[in-house]
Amino acid sequence: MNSQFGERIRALRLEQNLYLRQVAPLLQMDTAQLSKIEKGLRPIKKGQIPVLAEVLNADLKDLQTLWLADQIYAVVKDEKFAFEAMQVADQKINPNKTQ
Amino acid sequence: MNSQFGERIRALRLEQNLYLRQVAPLLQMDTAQLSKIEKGLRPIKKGQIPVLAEVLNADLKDLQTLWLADQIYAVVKDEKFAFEAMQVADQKINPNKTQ
DNA sequence: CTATATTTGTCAATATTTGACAAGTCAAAT
DNA sequence: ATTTGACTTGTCAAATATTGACAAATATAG
Repeated sequence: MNSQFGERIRALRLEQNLYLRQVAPLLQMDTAQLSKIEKGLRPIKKGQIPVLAEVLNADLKDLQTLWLADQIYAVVKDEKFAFEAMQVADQKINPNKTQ
Repeated sequence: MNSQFGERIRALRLEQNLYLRQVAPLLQMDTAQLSKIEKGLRPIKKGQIPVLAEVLNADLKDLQTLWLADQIYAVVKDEKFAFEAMQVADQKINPNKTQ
């Protein structure tokens, strides 16, 4: 698998010189789970992101955005019309935008 | 709920003067299911879209794109950073694009 | 009222996800 | 060459979610 969110939080954790063992309990999970999350093998709960941001001293918006980007990517990867569909979805989110 | 794909296929079906009863069996489902799909209450299987396009005499790419747009929208609706995340995801799909 | 089209509700069967733990690898230290 | 500590991988039952099928309700037109 492959997850920008996972890569980011691993990098941040290492920057802070923290071990899985230290971070995992703060998210109420074991190290195995957090390891998988960092490797993109398991999803993290949205609600756990703010805790992570705090622990890792990271920008919450940045983490939330990466997490969401991963969700979107999971939906569109391997899709022929990913780009077109993103445009359609974008229009629906933000109907006032001009081309 | 709310589904651009559903709205489109309903419009197309009515244009063709077809009843649910006529279309549903071609997709190997009952009218109740197809009704829900048109109303966005149930997902359609991706593999059924080509059949639908044929039956409704519709553009396959168009239907596939709308279907995918619905998937994306389901992920990003109500998300604060939907727009930013779409940009990040877009970059990943199409890494060569210039800003 | 009757007939036909569509919608809604329910529910068991099936599939997927989750949480927890055990066992594994790997690298560094002793 | 063993031990230790960090991380990874595999497994599996329990919890959750999804699906398919059908019955019943509603709507619409004659």
